[in-house]
Amino acid sequence: MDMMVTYYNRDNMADLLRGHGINPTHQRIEIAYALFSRQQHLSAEQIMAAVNDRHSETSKATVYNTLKLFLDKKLIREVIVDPSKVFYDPNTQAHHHFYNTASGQLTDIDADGISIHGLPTLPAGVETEGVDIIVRIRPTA
Amino acid sequence: MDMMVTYYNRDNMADLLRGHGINPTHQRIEIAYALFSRQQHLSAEQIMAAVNDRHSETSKATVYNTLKLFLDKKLIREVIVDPSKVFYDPNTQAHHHFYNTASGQLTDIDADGISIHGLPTLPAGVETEGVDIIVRIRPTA
DNA sequence: ATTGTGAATTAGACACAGTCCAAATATTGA
DNA sequence: TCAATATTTGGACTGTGTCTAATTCACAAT
Repeated sequence: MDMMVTYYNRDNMADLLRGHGINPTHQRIEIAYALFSRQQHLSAEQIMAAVNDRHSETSKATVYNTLKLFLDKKLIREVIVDPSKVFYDPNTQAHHHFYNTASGQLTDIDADGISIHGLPTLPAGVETEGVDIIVRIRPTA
Repeated sequence: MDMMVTYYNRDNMADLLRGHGINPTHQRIEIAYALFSRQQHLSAEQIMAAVNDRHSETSKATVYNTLKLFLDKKLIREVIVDPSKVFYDPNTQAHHHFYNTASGQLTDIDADGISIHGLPTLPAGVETEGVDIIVRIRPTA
């Protein structure tokens, strides 16, 4: 389903977007490129800075609209660990996170080889959307 | 360490606060009572409404100051699952959460009997502060 | 080339959780 | 009682994120 690419440039961003049913506009390509080329967790503010650093101005509204669209089309994920802002994650493969509460640094933990035992059965009428493990860490005292 | 009480009233709130090194003022007792008597996850806004519903006005600044103090003294925990607001949790025993993304409903999962296997070793220079499991659920499609 | 149409983008006002500060009030101890 | 300390407070302020109505864009049809 997903493309297998070893590096990211603005051309294969367009293909990536099309592959997820997203019309590749200039702004969307820049935003996708900011996330995928860095392979990092970025906040909306950081994405806006990254995109506007180059040349073409992209508005705040477009950044938020686009991130919401990407989420909707499952091109990216959101990571909620910081009480004040959401992080956007270009890695949609099953994985978990280390979150350094002192620095705000987020690090991926591959979900391969991780198993959780003993979770109770779900309440009736609901299904699992996803399971997130967040390991909160801090500098050794 | 913690008191063993089967119900909560404003008197044992004072003891609970003292037991955690917190000077029990009127406002702090009301805020603690709002959380512990309900045994639920509440947002700052809900706590303010609960406290001011009764009589004595408590300001927004005091609610936030007090919640921060309670966190600091480990009387309560914060739960970060909603991108727009923090929930405060009077249950400090090890536990995890179901989070219904449609309704916003948070439900405790006792950590007894839950085990996670395969987590990688920590990066150097850091220690674990806590491990949170969030099972995101939604109404069956 | 021009025009029409729907999709996308935009500026800027707005909503709202949470923070900050200096003044006012309450509490404590000598 | 008085002074020193701790707590609370209103209200201005910050920073994310949302909304809307107007503009601009891409592109197909003429």
